[in-house]
Amino acid sequence: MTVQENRFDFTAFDADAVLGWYDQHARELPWRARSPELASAYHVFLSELMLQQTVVATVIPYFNEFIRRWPDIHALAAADEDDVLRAWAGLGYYARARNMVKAAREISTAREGRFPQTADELIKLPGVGPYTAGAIAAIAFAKPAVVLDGNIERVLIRFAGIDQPKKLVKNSLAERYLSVLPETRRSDFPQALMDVGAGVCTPKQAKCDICPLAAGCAARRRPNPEDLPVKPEKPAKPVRQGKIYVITNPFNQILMTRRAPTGLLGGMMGFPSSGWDKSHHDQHLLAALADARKIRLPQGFSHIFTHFRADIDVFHIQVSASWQPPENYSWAEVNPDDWPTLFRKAWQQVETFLRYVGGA
DNA sequence: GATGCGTGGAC
DNA sequence: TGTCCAAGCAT
Repeated sequence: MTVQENRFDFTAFDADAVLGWYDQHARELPWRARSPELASAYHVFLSELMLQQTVVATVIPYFNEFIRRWPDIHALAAADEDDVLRAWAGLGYYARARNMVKAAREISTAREGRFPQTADELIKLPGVGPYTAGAIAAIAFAKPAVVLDGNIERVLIRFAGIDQPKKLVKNSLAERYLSVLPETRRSDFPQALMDVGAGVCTPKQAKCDICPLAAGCAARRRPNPEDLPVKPEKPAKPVRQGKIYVITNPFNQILMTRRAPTGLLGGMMGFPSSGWDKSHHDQHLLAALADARKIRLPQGFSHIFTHFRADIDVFHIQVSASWQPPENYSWAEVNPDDWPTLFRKAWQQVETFLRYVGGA
């Protein structure tokens, strides 16, 4: 324990330089307050949930739409979960949306809308882990909480020249974070450090010439600062073959079914399919359509998930007005914006095909 | 503690 | 075009 505490040297860390850089270069973001004001906890909460493993540019339009539709924690708590999932469609990691609604309901009801202000309390909320708890406590409430995301970890690891895998040094890094955290501007500090990580000390290019921490940085003295942090090798992505069935009726509606509440694309509406997702089956429906005419679209497509690649063949089935779907399937209007990207792609192929056929 | 969980942009 | 990877969390 003591060995770890002393292993990394941050004595040259210049928090004032980071904050000075931030004063010059801070990005205006919809959820960000202008220092020394603090952003609303609701905005911080919403943005941090969306920002988990997601880049700022992707989050901005979703964040704006969410606060327009659900301007405060009570509005979000009162929202229909399916409306929230549809608004989240395309952002990915859909468990975040479901957890967000749960957390909002806890805060709105059990806490009468008052956010917990410490990381120890915040982390009890669903979807809020060590990073997000620390981020909300620090950014919204200026608490001296540990905020370690991928950016800050990378900046600190490079600064101290730590050439051990992240998972081995995470705890000592948290201690080091608190040791470099300044007494004032505790809300700005983690945001400043994250901005440095996102814009200066990036994974593939450490722009040391413009870095406010360059003076004391160990990685800068190496031939390739980008060699840090050391990363574990990744397993190869398996490929799964699958089929997606776009089934339409004469009323320009499309057949969809609710996916299981957890797991891949959990809780989202999806098209009948087979092969690419072991935990989802449409066997009964497909048996009922065994004799239907299926048109396989010429192209197919590929979709990359986190841990596998799906090579998809797309089939179009047009059923008659009298055909009744089995239980758990329903006709939906064509709203690709409400669907996960996998199904948007499948629809895109059918739409192109139908336009070609219809226009010919 | 390893694994499952999306997506789109940068290069 | 393929590879990498981004403000992580739950189990």
